[in-house]
Amino acid sequence: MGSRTGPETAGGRPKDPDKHAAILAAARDLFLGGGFEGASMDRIARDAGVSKATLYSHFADKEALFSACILGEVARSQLPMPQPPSDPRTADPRPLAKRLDEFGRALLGLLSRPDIHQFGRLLAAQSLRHPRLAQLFYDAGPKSVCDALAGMLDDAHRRGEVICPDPAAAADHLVCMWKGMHHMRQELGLEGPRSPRQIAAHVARCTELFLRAHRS
Amino acid sequence: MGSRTGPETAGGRPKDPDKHAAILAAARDLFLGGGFEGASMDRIARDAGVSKATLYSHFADKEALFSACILGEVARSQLPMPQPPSDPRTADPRPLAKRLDEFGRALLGLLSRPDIHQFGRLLAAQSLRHPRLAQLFYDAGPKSVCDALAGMLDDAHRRGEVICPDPAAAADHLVCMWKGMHHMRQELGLEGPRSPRQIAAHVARCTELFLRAHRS
DNA sequence: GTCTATAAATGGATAGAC
DNA sequence: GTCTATCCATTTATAGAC
Repeated sequence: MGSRTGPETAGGRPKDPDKHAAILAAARDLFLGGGFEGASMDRIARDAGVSKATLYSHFADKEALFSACILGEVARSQLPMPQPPSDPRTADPRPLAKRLDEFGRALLGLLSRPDIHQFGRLLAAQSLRHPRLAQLFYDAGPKSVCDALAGMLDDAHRRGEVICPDPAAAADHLVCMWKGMHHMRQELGLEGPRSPRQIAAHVARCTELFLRAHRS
Repeated sequence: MGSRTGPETAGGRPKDPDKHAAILAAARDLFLGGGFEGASMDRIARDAGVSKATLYSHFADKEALFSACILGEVARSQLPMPQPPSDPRTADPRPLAKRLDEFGRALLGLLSRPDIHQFGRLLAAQSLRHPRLAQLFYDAGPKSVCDALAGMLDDAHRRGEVICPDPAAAADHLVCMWKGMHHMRQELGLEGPRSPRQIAAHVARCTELFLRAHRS
């Protein structure tokens, strides 16, 4: 059901993959910059260097183009996750504090990117109209981050490095502290991204607090 | 400069305050439900029971109406703040844990309201176009909450109830833990509000973790 | 498959009567 | 001050030529 969103066609003359990609790129920038209503199909076609008719031959309507953009971004904005398994031979030998700090710095480096905040704003604004996309984003982004962190904490708990009987809740707490109020200020456009030095200091402070509460 | 947003006029025939209020109420609902672009002036006038000309006589344009809505909401959605002074005679004699729990429950009760989330989404989406409104919202809402909490913690620190040399940072941590990932899920429309029982349990868990890290 | 030109609908804002 | 009726710009989506 629905229209094709890929460059391949069912049987007719194949559509130009370059134009397909150009349309997606232009739409991505305009959606992120001006929201769903702020981006006009006219402008998207112009920025992509194609005509509106071509645009509509690739995507059935504005909704389909929007969904394709979101799905593409979700697939590309993945955080490099730490090792999920707990094989003693492959386990990271560094102390838990170091591993948590590294994880937190990587997370906040991603969350500091302005386009990530634009993306979050866009999805939140469209969440009522596109609940499926919001769920997809949450599962692929925030949820997978929390799950990976909970896995790390569960491992550490089993090894006795930390007392953490509820790794999921603990991961929730730690991620939220890492984000901090700065995340909201940046989401509201009141502040720019933190510097790597600021990130490292903030992450270390939060991690220390967290470990102090969970030490034996 | 600009147009009048209040029901009082400079000297001519006074405008109907009821219509003014009806316009604001209708605009509030439509802006919160569909965003800035999603709410049409036509529909606002229809829902308010006035004509478009009357609408434009009360508010110069859509932007002015939007600003008036936001300002009204910011003024009304205040959290009852705890006592700022630290006079020993008026100080709350209950243990810090109890006071923090009460504060957290009040905060999460407010943050659980769906319209608060709609409001946050709306402001985040419009933050680039209306940076002044975003700043106003942040100062009157999240910032004042954190400041009040930091004041409580600073008091407790001076009395030796807790070790908290940086009350502002500690308030940041605690507020963010209280909010938790549930706040994001609700902002994305993936989950409804927590029950008072869930709120109480979550707040207590976070407060306990916080105090465990800050105890002597 | 892609383009130019256009149809059909909607939204913001205003003119003029009462 | 308020209403009815309307102008003008913009937007989504399509028809027909190459």
